Amino acid sequence: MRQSIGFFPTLREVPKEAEAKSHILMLRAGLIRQLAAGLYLYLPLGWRALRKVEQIVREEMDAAGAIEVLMPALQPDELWDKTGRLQAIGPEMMRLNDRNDRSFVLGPTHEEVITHIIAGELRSYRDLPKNMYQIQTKFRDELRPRFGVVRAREFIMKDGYSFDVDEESAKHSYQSMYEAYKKAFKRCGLTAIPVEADTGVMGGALSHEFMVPAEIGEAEVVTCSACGYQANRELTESAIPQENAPDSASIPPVEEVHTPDLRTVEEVAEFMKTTPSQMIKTMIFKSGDQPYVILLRGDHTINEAKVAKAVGGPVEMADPELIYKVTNAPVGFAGPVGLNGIEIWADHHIKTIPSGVTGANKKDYHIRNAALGRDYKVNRWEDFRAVDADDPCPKCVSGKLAISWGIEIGHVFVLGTKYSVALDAYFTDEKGNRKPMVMGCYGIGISRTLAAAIEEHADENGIVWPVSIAPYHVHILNLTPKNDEVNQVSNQLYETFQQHGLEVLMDDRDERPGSKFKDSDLLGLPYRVVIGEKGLRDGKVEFVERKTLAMEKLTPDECVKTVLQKYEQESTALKSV
RNA sequence: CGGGGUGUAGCGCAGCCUGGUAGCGCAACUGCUUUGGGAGCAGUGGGUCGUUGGUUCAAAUCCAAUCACCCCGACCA
Repeated sequence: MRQSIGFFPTLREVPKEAEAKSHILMLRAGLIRQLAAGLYLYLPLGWRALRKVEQIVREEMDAAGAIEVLMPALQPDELWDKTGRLQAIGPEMMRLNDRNDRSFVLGPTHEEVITHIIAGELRSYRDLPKNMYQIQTKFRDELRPRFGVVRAREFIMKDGYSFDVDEESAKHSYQSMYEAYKKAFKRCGLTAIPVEADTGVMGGALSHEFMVPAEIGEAEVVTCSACGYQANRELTESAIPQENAPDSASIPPVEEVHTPDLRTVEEVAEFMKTTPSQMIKTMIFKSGDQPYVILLRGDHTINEAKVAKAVGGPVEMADPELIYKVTNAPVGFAGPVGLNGIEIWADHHIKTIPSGVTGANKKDYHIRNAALGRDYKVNRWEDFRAVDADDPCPKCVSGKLAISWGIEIGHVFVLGTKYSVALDAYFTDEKGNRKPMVMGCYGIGISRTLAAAIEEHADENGIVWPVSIAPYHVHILNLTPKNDEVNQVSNQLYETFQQHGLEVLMDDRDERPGSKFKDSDLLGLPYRVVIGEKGLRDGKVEFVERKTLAMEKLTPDECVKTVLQKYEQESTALKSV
């Protein structure tokens, strides 16, 4: 493609709406433009790169035996009613009505549609397993679209669904997708770390997220350098402390202390001359209208996902009215001592507090010397806290945990039978029994993967594309299109590279060299060939690798050879796992 | 939704506090010069100052409402 003919608008200045590196570069290099919050259009370079990511994913899915289909984005909402997700996903769903006032949603994902269709098609164990996927536009009315294409309201996703006869077989399907994902991301040049993930309230046996380490990552990844354990922070178990049986005999009786206007752990700790680790934080959650009381050590952070798991449903912090109903006190003075008529659940680490400071269930009062067993009892012990950096690893115990940020670009999931039961996807097994299919679902954010790749592969001058997803392989800079010789050599190389199967972008615009170099850095195509009068005096052109910006003077023939060699090398390196 | 911020030429911004002819840089266009890391000179075009309403002789500027976008928090690929 000749730049003089195509459409490659670059921006010299940083657009003010962008802050994330990938977002800025995608706008500046002319890959995308924004239409409205979370809505982007792909310009030629962006669209080419996106299709490359898509194609890599498609090839790996096909190789793993998945079957490509295409489902409508527009779907009747009754399907979503049947699985209860119309409620569960709620306002995040884009909704609209047709001329007859029938309600539709723009699909945020396709479990309902695929399961509904499959239910009518697959009837026998002989038909299973099957794995269907599509690459298609999804819609989610995000609370906050962010970072350009990383969190958009309309985006491109590869979503796949497997149907198996039992859990065991489903795990095989899952495993093959897991492996396919690793290959696909590797081929895109991405460092995607599979991390154990939360299966959510809905249960499900297995789940991994694929994370790309990045500053703008929105998920916290926990890693243990000693044993290699990696997990989403939400899911990571906290190592259970060695029990510290408090000898309550030596502890003075509970004493009430006037603590006017002191509510937070830090305020009370300072006032009572103790440390947060000796305090009992009493948190009231609710699931529906049902309150739950959870005790946590003052220096720890609650992990709501763990609370939700223990409760068996979605939870949120209780509102002030409910807290008053439970504790008879305003927010900030709850404590386990004297709290009647409700179960008390506690994190294991509460056992390490021999004599705790906690709320008195009375406005402006806290108590000290609260002893477990003597002054309060716990009905249920669980792991409720979020792990912190430097915590011992729950797997190997000897290692310490580190916490970093990552962009989630893929998620694999064993779903179980939730959707097959709700949507009647049953099959007959070899003994003639009717059974629900066991499902798995697998997602890759295609557009997000592209953004993550740029996030990982860029320097201060612009994008540095991995060959596999670069919109073009070679960037020819024809420095002086007005000069016949320069022009001729440029055109010749342009043809030659294409004959060898490489994709070439040629800057033949009537621009000054400076602009061409800057734009070329910004676009970041892997191999650059500069042709100018100066070099041609010695019969040489210049070969520049974008990765290093190192320059080599070569004859046109040597240059073709070098580029082809590099291309082969780097392409095969990306393909090998 | 809560908190913070911004809307003035295609892009980046000043002007607003203290009301009175709408400005700068880049980009675009014309001409001359220049031609290996975002050129120089001279000239030209381009604006309902987000929108609506109010105050005023007079509003980009003051007041109110409203819309949009961005950033920080809770959800997800």
